[in-house]
Amino acid sequence: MKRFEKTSITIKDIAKKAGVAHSTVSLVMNDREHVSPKLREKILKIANEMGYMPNMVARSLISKKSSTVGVVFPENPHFFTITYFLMIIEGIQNACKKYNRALMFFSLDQTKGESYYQISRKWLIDLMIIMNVDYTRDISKDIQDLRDNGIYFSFLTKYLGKEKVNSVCVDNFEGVRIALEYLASQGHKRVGFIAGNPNSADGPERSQAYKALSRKFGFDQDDELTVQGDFTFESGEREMPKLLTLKKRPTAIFAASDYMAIGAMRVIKEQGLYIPKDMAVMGFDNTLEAAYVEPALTTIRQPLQEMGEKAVDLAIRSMNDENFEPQTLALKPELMKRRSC
Amino acid sequence: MKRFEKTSITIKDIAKKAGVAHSTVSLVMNDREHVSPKLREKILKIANEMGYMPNMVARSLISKKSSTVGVVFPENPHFFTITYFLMIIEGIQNACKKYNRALMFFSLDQTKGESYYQISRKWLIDLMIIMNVDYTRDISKDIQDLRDNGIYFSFLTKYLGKEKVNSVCVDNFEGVRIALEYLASQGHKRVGFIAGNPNSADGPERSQAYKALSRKFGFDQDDELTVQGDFTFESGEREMPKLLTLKKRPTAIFAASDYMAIGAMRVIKEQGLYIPKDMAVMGFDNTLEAAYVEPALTTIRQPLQEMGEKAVDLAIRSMNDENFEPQTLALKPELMKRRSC
DNA sequence: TGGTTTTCTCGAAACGTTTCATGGTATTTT
DNA sequence: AAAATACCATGAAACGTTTCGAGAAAACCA
Repeated sequence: MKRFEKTSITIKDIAKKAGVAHSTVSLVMNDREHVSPKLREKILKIANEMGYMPNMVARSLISKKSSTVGVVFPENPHFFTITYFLMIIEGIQNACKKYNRALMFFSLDQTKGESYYQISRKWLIDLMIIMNVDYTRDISKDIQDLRDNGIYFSFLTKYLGKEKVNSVCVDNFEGVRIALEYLASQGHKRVGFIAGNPNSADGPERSQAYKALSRKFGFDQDDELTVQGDFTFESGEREMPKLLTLKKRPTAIFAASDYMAIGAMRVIKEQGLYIPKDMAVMGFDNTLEAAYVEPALTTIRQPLQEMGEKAVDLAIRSMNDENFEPQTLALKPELMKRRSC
Repeated sequence: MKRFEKTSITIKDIAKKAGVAHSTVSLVMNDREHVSPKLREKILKIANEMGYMPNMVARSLISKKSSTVGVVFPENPHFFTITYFLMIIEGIQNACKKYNRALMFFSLDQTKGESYYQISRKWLIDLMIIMNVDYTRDISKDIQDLRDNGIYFSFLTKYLGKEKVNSVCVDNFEGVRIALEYLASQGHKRVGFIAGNPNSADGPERSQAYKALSRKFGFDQDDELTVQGDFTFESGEREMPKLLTLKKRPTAIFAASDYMAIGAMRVIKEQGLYIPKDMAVMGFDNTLEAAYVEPALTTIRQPLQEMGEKAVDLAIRSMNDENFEPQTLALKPELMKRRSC
């Protein structure tokens, strides 16, 4: 039993009512030339009266463009509650509104062998924002596929392969520099470092920056001052005790993410130590939570909304301009002084 | 200059290679009967080799179904950083994966006169989750439009009109009851109440529950103990001073949202008062931030992920079962004891 | 005025699917 | 062995657009 016979207004309905060919209506709807002003106006009026709304799907089919931005993020059941991602997505959403595009979300189960290109093809996505790739797998073939098929895309964050692609990230080196400089200015010489996910783009970069700069600022160089986390709260909690039980304890902790810093803070407080008096803590990201923990976390702000917005901007520019050179945008981080240092 | 001539594998390419009609390939791809096993297998093999992936857009066009869930949320520049919404969205995303649907986001600018139905029609959305409607405008016509055109939908949270529709919400009355019972058990008799947005579904419900129950628990009944917020942090900050400057100060504050509670806490701490010793604070929602503030906020947990998931479930059931009666699901809240009480 | 150019409108084809009536082949029944 | 039935595969039509070549009408020019 069909319940809903009522069908929507199409271009043909308008054509019939106006007594013209439906192709003419199409021209009017797309604001193309070669239609006399009089007829154009008449058609517009009728379309308005009938409440016409173009069917984007039919449009997509023929143009092979979807007016859609697809955000592809790694399979992670809690993706949406990581406020780091959220702030980026907010930026993306703003950009979508600016360009009058719909926003689609896909989580990519790399294990199932689904590729970025397949997603774009399946849904006719023409702009893709690729988030936080896990570099355990080589994705240069994925990129080639997107390229070959005219899909425009940007990476968030930095793309690690050697192809030239659009990507937006924070200037990690500068971020680490600001952080260490601040710690040094407070008289710290022995700084523990909780490193981030080694399979991400940001993790290794921050680690390298730390290694290079901690020497420059004259910090102690013991290897045991660095522990390996993966950006999560849990890893901060897990690794912090290793730093606390060192014979010679650090006076400050620098974590490569706020979540790890917050996890570490929890351990430190549990040990009865006071932050920042007994041990200073510094994070990286400036996620929402950083402002709420006690004491509020001093951290390096990434301009996350801006990053999301710029990622879309870049992809759009690539699309509109044949000769636009894909580029990597490294935005400036900023010190957020709060009470944990 | 066309750069990308390469075109994707279609059902026809497969048909040609297999030497059959493309309609036969279609049958195979959709797992329909009436194709001999031998041929089916042959076609599947070829499709696999060629890396076929169905074009959902063409599919949508003909079936008028999009395999898409559209989430429509109110125009709000910071929608995505409100973790309350996020946790719901996480649930929606989980459900989408379960049902193998893509997730689309739309912010509805009610002022521009865009309607829910227009969005669904434009993008051929067939399942819609309508979030946090602002009831300053009557939307019963919108609902009728959706109905008339066979669009299935759920409200989040409760729908206030008289039509029978799918909606998912938390049992506000029970939540308020649990909260006040707990406050009463701690000996509080004078409780300040910061009410939520009066144009939402939850705001008035919680206010009414408060009014009814605070009497039952024997709390003071001064009108001045209730102030009017709108769920935001800022409104909590704004309204709290009115309660602090009362001749007879309340011993506890109950806010209709965590954000307002956190805003209130800030004001209280600034006045040099200690929480919970000088004044207890209780929130509602259990957003992410509640666990991070100092002292951690005692609050009423809404099962937000579950709510998102159930909203999709309901819409799907309506779609699959002609006779399914639209229903309102009121999920049970839960007391999160933390340190602010 | 007659021819040429420009402007406007139209009809047909295409996009990649699904659906459905039709007919052909294989299998069963009598 | 012929008739009836089941099973397969097909080709055409449809979904709502855009595009494009062609014809008709209008405008221009000499």
